[in-house]
Amino acid sequence: MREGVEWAAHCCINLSWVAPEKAVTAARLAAFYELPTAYLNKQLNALGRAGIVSSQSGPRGGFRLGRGPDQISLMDVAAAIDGSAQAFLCTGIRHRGPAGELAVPEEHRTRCTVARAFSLADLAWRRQLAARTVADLAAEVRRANPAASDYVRHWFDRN
Amino acid sequence: MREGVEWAAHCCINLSWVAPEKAVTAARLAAFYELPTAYLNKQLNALGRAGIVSSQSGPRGGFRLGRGPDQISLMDVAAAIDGSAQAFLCTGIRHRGPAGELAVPEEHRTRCTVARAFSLADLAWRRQLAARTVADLAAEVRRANPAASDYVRHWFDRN
DNA sequence: GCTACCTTACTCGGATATTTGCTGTCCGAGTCAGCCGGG
DNA sequence: CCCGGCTGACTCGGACAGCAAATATCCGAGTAAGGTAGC
Repeated sequence: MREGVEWAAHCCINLSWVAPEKAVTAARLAAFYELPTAYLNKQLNALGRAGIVSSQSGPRGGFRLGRGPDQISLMDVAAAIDGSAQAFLCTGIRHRGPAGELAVPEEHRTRCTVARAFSLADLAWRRQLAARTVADLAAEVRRANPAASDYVRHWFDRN
Repeated sequence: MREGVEWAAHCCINLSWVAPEKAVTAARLAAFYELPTAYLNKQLNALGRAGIVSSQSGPRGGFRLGRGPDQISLMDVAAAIDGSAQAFLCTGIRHRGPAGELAVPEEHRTRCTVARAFSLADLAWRRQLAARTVADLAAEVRRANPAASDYVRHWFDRN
């Protein structure tokens, strides 16, 4: 999994804590974690294409959440950065070479058993991530550290 | 996910269908799906290090299952090829830069919330794969195509 | 004094290098089968 | 005829290139703010 997923997740949580009308620049978001600015910008672009954040150019421009933090799941973020393809990719080797000579009864023509097993695992993974929203995670962070939200808001208000 | 996982899974199913005392060479296993022999051998080595298959050198050598097919889960296979590290890797960016200045109350010192959410998803994924054994999958393939096991056994017996 | 325009600086967005790690290949160490010679 | 040693070929195992993708970077298009000139 790409490293940008971690960056995007934390950035979304931080964006949920700043004033909704205030746009935060990629440079500022990157500075908070000492990340490479231009590369984080690229990841934020991906979030923008997915509608998770809305972007604005020019002075006073930047990024803000595209919809309510309770409407953004971790699955949305992961899919925006990493793509929505599942981890296991069936290349259909069972149809190549001597293995392909094996005649399949018409009535039982079905997907590859191995691929189906991995698909079910992938589905379980997706369900877990889809069940966690940015608002949900932000609340959990606040529970662990009540000062976090105020610290973040004030830090991004300065400058 | 690496492509070799698919190869390894199919090879394990095939190995469960050949006579247990007969070792199958990497070249023969590769020919069945027209895979690159040397590279498949590399993957089988990984299975060997994990104890999933046992290898034997010299004439009449080759690979055979290291334990009963009902004792080999898809998780074992995936971990042997792809490594047992979870997909999401927390690099701890929340401790770097200005974000690290945020003091954390002693009583609540806990793991990164984002990392924990991804760990739970990973756990669900692992559970699904751990629940499916090679014997299980082989039976399902036979249900879809009853001729499969005999075809495989006879093809690997020839030559 | 007010308004409309222009300049300017700032931001995103996509096109461009660099590195990492997966894919694929090759050759050497080890090993067992089969053969040969001797008893 | 039986047994022990030797030869030889065959197999795995790890070391060595090639390539695709992720990482990191840079510059141009677009934009809104702020200043300026005109009315």
